[in-house]
This record gives sequence, C-alpha cells and structure tokens, in this order.
Amino acid sequence: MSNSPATIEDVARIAEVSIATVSRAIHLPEKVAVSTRLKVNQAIALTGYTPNAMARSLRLGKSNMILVVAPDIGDPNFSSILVGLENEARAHGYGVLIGHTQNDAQRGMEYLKFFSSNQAAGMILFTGILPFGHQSMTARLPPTVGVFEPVFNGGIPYVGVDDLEGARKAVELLIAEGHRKIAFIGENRSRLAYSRRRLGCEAGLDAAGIPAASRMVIDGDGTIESGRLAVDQLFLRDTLPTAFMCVNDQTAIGVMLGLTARGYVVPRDFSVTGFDDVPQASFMQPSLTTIRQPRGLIGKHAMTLLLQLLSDTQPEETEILLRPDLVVRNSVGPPPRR
Amino acid sequence: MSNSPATIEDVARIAEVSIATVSRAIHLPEKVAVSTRLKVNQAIALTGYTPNAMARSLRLGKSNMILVVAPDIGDPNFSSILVGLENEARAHGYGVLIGHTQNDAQRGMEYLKFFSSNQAAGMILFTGILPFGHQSMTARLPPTVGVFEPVFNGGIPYVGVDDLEGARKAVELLIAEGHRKIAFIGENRSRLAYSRRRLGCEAGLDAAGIPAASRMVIDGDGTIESGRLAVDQLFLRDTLPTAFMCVNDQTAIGVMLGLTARGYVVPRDFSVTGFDDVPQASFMQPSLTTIRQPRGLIGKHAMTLLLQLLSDTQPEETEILLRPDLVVRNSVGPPPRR
DNA sequence: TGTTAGAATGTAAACCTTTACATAAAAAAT
DNA sequence: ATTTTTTATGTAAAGGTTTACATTCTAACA
Repeated sequence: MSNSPATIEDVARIAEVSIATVSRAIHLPEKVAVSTRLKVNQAIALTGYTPNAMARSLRLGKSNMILVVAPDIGDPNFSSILVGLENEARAHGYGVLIGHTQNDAQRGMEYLKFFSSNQAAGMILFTGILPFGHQSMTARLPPTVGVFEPVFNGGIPYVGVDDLEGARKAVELLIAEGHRKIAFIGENRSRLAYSRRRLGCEAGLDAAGIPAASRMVIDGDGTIESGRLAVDQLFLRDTLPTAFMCVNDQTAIGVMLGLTARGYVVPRDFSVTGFDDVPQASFMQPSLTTIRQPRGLIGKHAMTLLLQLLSDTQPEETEILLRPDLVVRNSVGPPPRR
Repeated sequence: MSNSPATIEDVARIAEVSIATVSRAIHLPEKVAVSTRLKVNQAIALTGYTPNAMARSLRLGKSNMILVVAPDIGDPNFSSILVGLENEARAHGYGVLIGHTQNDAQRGMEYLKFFSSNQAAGMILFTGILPFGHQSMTARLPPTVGVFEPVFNGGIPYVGVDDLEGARKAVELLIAEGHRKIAFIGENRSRLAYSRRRLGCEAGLDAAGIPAASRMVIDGDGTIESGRLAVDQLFLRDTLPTAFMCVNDQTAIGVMLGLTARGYVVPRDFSVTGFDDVPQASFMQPSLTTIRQPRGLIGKHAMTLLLQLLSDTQPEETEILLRPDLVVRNSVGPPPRR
C-alpha cells in the first residue's frame, strides 16, 4: 500500500495494459477481452483503486451530485422525502447535496454557484420558487424537478401528492360525519400546493351542495401560530364552524391548541383535519386525522425523474401526482347538537 | 454570451493577460498590479466566469465537500444540527453532502467511496461509530468530527452537549420536587452519550443520598415504543417509582403514552423528564420537561472544528461540551401522597 | 498464401485549474 | 551608468480521467 491513493496508471502498470484499457474494462467491459478484463480486475482489487471523481467529472463535464434545495431543513415534511431522494440517488451513484433558503431569495441564489462551478448536475426544488432573480437566466436552468410544491415558472416537472384529491377526501369525511359549517384554514403566500388544497375543499363542498353562506375561509401562513390565530379570528364572528379543515398539519396543530386553550374538547366540540401527516400528528392528544403524503415515494419518484432528465431520456410525464391517503385518527367526530 | 460556460482562458483573453495572472488575481490579489486586477475583474464580470470546482479540486487534490453521516435523517435531532453545520460550511465555501446509515454498517461503508474518490474532504459523524469494517483503515481516516454522539474509536474530536451535567440538572429537579423513587429509562446499545446521561443521573442521586434500593433502571432502545414497554415492565414489579427520568425525549414520549394508556395522569400521578428537547416535546399533553441540546450551536462548532482540521490548523480542543439547559414544562410535579 | 475484416489494445489530446520556475520590467542601490 | 533587488507577468507542467483515432493482432476468407 502506497501512501497516496492508487490511480488508473497504477492499475495499468500492474495489469500490464494501457490506462485506456483499464478505463474500458471498467466502463465498457464487453469491449475488452475476457482475459485482460480479469487481469485488470485483479489489479484493481490489489490496489484498492477507486476512480477519482473529480478527474472524471472534469473530463465528462458533468458532476454526480444533486442539489436539494428546501426552504427549511427542519420542516418535518422534508426529512422523509430526503430519505427517498437519497436512497434513489445513491443507488445510481449520485450524491445528495443540501441547501436551505429559509424563504430568502438571496440565499437561494447562493446555491447557484454549485451549478456555475460544475459541482452539481441537477436540482430538486422544495421551495416552489426558482432561486433566480431574473427570468433571463431561466434558459440556463439546470435540470430541475419540483417536489412537494409545484414550481411556478412553468415547464418544470413536478412530483407530489394529488392535493385536490386529498383535500376532497378530507372534506368528504367531515361531511359524512354530519358537518355542514366548515372553516378552511388556508395559507396566503400563494403556494400552489396550498391553493390546490383549497380548491379540493371547495369542490367537495360544492359536490355536497353546501351553500356558500356556511363556508368560511381564514388565511394564515401555514405555521402553528397562525392556526392559533385563525381560531381567535373565527371566534370574533357571529357564526362558528363545527369543523376546521386545515391546509397542513402545522396549522391543524395550532387550531387544536387554540381550541384546547379556550376550554373546548376535540372532537367533541369541534372536529379538525390536517394535511401531510407529519410525525407529530400521531402524538397529539387527540391524535390528528389527516391526509398522508407518501413522502418516501415522492422522493424516489422525483429522483428517478431527475436522473432521466440527466441522461437525456426525455421522460414522458411532466407531473406525477401520487395518491394521498386519508389517515383516520381521533380529531374528527360528529358535530355537537346545539 | 457563448453557450458553454466561460473558462479562465476566456477571461484571460478579454483581460489581455495570461491565465496565470487571472488565477492570481482571484486567489492572491495582492500579488498582481492594481491596474491588471481591475481589467481581470471587469473581464470576470463580463463573462460571468466561475472557476470550475472540479478542475480546482483535481489540481489541489482536495474537494470542498463535507460528508455528514447520520443513522437516520428523519431523527428530529438531526435537522437543527444540520442547519448549523450547513450555515457554517457555506460561509466558508464548503458544501454539505448527506448520508444515512440506518444503523447499518454496510451502508456506512458505502459512503466511504466519497473519500476514496476524492469527492469529500471531511466527515461529520452522527453515528458514534466509524463506518469501517476494519480498524486497519483507521490510519487513512479522513478528517472527522463527531457530533451528538462521541465516537468510540478514540482520538476523534467531538462536539456535543454535556450529558452528565444535563442529566444531573434533570434529576435534581425531580429531587427538588420531592421525588425519591426514580426510575431511569436508559438505552442498551452502549451509546456513549446515553451512558453518560445515566452516569449523570446516578451522580445526582448519589449527591442527594438516595439509597440504591429506591433506584430503578430499565434499558430500552431509545424509541417511543421502548418507552411504552418500560412502563409495562415496571408495573410488573412490587414497587413503582414516582418519577421517570428518560434517556431521551422519544423514550419519555413513550413513557407518557404508556402511563396515559393505563389511565394515569402526568404529572399528577407520575412525573416524567426527557432529554434533547425535540420539537414534539412542546406539543405533548402535558408538554414535556426536558434538557435542551443547543443544536444549531453544536452544528456550528462542529463544522468550525472540522474546517480547522482541514486547514491543518491543529485545534487545541478535542472535545467541546456545550452547556445543556433545563426546559421546565408541565410533565413534572410533586409526587402523589399515597 | 495473401488479403481483408473485425476485434483488442495503445497513443495522445482534452477537460480546467494552480503554481513552480523563468523571464521581463521597474525600482533601488552602487 | 551599471548592477542588484524587487515586482509583475508569462510559460508550461501536472493533476487523473475518457475517448477519438491509430495501430496491432487474429481469424476468416479468397
């Protein structure tokens, strides 16, 4: 064992072939005679040779890193998708690089250096927003797949859950339990996924023939705190809903905390549904009825799609919507008789 | 704008200097005349040149990527530390690469390819276990810093919380509330951090003169489920504790769920403490009294330490223990009068 | 036997930097 | 004015791959 790592030359010398043959033995084994292939493999085993990825990327003009950009690494939705992404990437020899923008466009821009410096080949976007100041650069956009949140600037493939369908399932459950006055606690920062959920809710209410008069909408910002505030706002009104359909679990948790703080008991006094099925949802008291995102699967599909883009295999689908599942727990019951 | 990215040659041509001068203008500006520096900078701005990191790493024999290896990316402890790590890394021009071993040594080995192929310069280890089958390779170990969990194989710098101190604080709170019969719900997979917490607990009990007879220890595996099981095990015994001090929040959550399932009320009937202060802790009913890990800070310090190692600045400290804070919430009260 | 097609291997250039060393120019010293 | 020192720039090699093209070898064919 020498002290510096073995290079392709070391292998070539030991196998008594040229470096070109070694390279071919690795990447196009069928182009090299069986006997030489054997010699090369032995030499590789002997030296413990691993190709230098830097040299490789330089020569190929392509890196084997995927940048994953999320607004917040701490988001409970993030980690399981990341697992799916990482598994799939690793299975194909890719590494996963992470970045978090904290919803700051400036921050997002910083990560572009990974592309201009050739360190990343593609990007997975959690943010729903391209990390670019100017549209002008869109032409040079690296291969990108959106996840969890569709990307505004059209034309970027997206993998996520069918938000409309999921929201419909949730509202249907509430209606089936007998609820008629349903408040939708939404999110106002114009996130596409969230507005789709609202549309799904509307659709469900329409289908059940619920009049507009008994519908309520409060817009928060998708945080626990905004769920609490939404409760306060609703209690200022003349009519209260019997059920809260929340745009995500964070909001739902906030709503439940707000209701509990006012002395109400869920689901006896009010029913609450969430969306996402974050880990916390199952530990709430009562546990939260919600719509599950198949996060691992989303990650896997998104990475597959991206790797297709990278290998110039133009994928047929540009939007993959996975089926959301209703997870029935204990935060929904029939409306109280008043 | 050409279609392929600008290289140092393009810049040199426009600035009418040699590529060496361009390189110097970037990395050793004081070595180049002010007038030329200006020309070069203009040319850089004009072309939008960014140095090709692959070529740079190849030449320098050093990458600017840090591999972060965790047993489980989904661990709520992971993400905030990751934020600290990533912020610090990015501030120094480094990228963060992630890997998750799922407590599988085989998996861990796979990530070593990032080093043998020169794609990563250093490593942050969450696992407490070196991802190596053989000790023999220890000599070739890349610069590594352990985090959250000290690394077994001695000599590896570690940044974490002072587990002893934290555990002492927790047990002191219980004792101050009047508890004498305290059960420690531990973890049996010989994790160093966890065994330190147990020692801290013992030390606190010793200091208070609590006799060995009224101490109980149950070993689980640090999961919610094992917390539940620990409760079941204790209820088989003659004497019950009045308080449960848990090795981590997951276990504490399990304990609380187990107690609730048996119809007990926390903290009226039993007190419970955790360790870590994961996000869930504050949403439990009752909210969990626990010991906070300053996770962002841990990440920041660990990365600083690693970057020092990488720049051959031998750091003086080899173990940085941050001060843990007691977070008093609602899961601890005085013991019931029986 | 002499040609030719096909298979296997080798040679060398290219990918883009950084930097030791050489050279040229300017400033300082004689 | 000449020599020496200092400063600024240029030349060219090296880092480890991949691959187009050239070469050699083998086997098949006439």
